[in-house]
Amino acid sequence: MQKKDCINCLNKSKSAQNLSAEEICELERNCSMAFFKPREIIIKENSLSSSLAYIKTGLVKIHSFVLGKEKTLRIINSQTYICLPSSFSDNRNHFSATAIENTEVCFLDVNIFKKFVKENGAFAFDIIHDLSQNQLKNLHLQVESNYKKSTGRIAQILLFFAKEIYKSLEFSLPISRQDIGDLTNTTREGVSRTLTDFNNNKIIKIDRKKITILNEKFLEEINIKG
Amino acid sequence: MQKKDCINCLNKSKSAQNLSAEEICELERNCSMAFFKPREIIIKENSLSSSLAYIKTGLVKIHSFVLGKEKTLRIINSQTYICLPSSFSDNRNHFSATAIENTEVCFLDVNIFKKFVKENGAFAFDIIHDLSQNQLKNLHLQVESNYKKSTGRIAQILLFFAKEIYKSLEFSLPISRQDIGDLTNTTREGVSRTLTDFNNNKIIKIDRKKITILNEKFLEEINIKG
DNA sequence: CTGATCATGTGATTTTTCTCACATATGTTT
DNA sequence: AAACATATGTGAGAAAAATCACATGATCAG
Repeated sequence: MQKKDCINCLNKSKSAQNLSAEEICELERNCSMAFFKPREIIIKENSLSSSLAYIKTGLVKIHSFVLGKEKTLRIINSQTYICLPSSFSDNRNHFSATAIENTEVCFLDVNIFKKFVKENGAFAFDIIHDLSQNQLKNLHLQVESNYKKSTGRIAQILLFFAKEIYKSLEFSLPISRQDIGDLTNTTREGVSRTLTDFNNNKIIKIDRKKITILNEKFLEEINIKG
Repeated sequence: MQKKDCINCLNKSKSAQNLSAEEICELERNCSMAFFKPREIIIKENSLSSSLAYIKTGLVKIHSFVLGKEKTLRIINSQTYICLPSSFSDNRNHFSATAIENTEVCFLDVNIFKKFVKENGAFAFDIIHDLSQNQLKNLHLQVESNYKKSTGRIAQILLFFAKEIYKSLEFSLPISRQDIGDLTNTTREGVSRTLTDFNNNKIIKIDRKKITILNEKFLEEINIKG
């Protein structure tokens, strides 16, 4: 196991900044860290959530397999707790989490975490803030996907990777067309067609996994208008 | 204004049970209650959320109007806080709330509420629990709507009203076909067709607004399988 | 009672998306 | 390099859903 140094960790969560040195040490004594390569499963849906997972570095997808269909709910960036709602409801992981890039995960003791919520108001407040933001983001996505056609939803994913994950108009897609389909409620074929269409119209340039956004403004328009 | 008696209120939230008599009195001094008739707007999206709304009795829909399209996100039953995430993020109401039945709403002071979160760990814990459950419910709905066709989503709404709201196989629909469309990502026409189809197949009986579920098992099957 | 307004039902047509089928990569293992 | 699995592109047809058009029904103010 890797040597831990939580106090000086540069990838601490924002809410952990409300913890005292003492509390962080307590957390450190009750946590473990693990590395995951792309495609490795971090959390399996329906397993017991004995510990809380925090993405220190890397990229993860949250997904669920129901009635023979895979659905990807979200791509989660580093410095985020995953399955927080699962830990605070019935201690069962409701969704799976799989690494899509090299990922470092801290597994924290749920009970210590819960203790901090009860004893440290500022910490609890931050967790609530975090959950609230998440909820709002989800609901806004739901509203948007109401008026968007598949083209718009795919444009959105491309912009999401460019702006929120890689902060660059050129990036290497960490997921397959099938994954994009699972994420946007479409099929592998539909994604393929839309992407080549974008490519033909010089909105993006595709070279294998490498995507370059050539006309961000237009892609933005497709994202918003449908 | 109606006389308040929060301590003896039978419609208190579960989390409020963690508040001391003193705290409840403090809340009482800083809250107001209002009645809303069907179609009256309780909260308007993009307004400032100066207070937190709690549905004491009644039924409410949460909705949003974006780019000329109305989307209903959820039907909210009584004894629920609405716009809790909005209050804990940027103090802006992200969504509208409109009564769909006679509804009593308590407007609580956000700052007092936030103070309790910071000072009363059990209360904070319950709020987190509540937010978590909500989030999970939302995500499950998203997974489900992935493999469901419009027929399945409409069946789901009917079962929702029967089981979660009215606890009866016979009930009066509190919302229009258009509303059901906004809720299920379909059109007014589509809902109409599906409902008459259900009616013709003796799965439900329609008499104006009155719905009777005749074949719950089959409706359940449509709900699950799509 | 009587327009007027809003909600609903229904057919016909168009648009969008899914499904199936198969070709062509690309990557991995032996 | 050959053999295999896996990922991707593309066409054609089927299915689902949206849109348009219009008729009918319900509700409500005056």
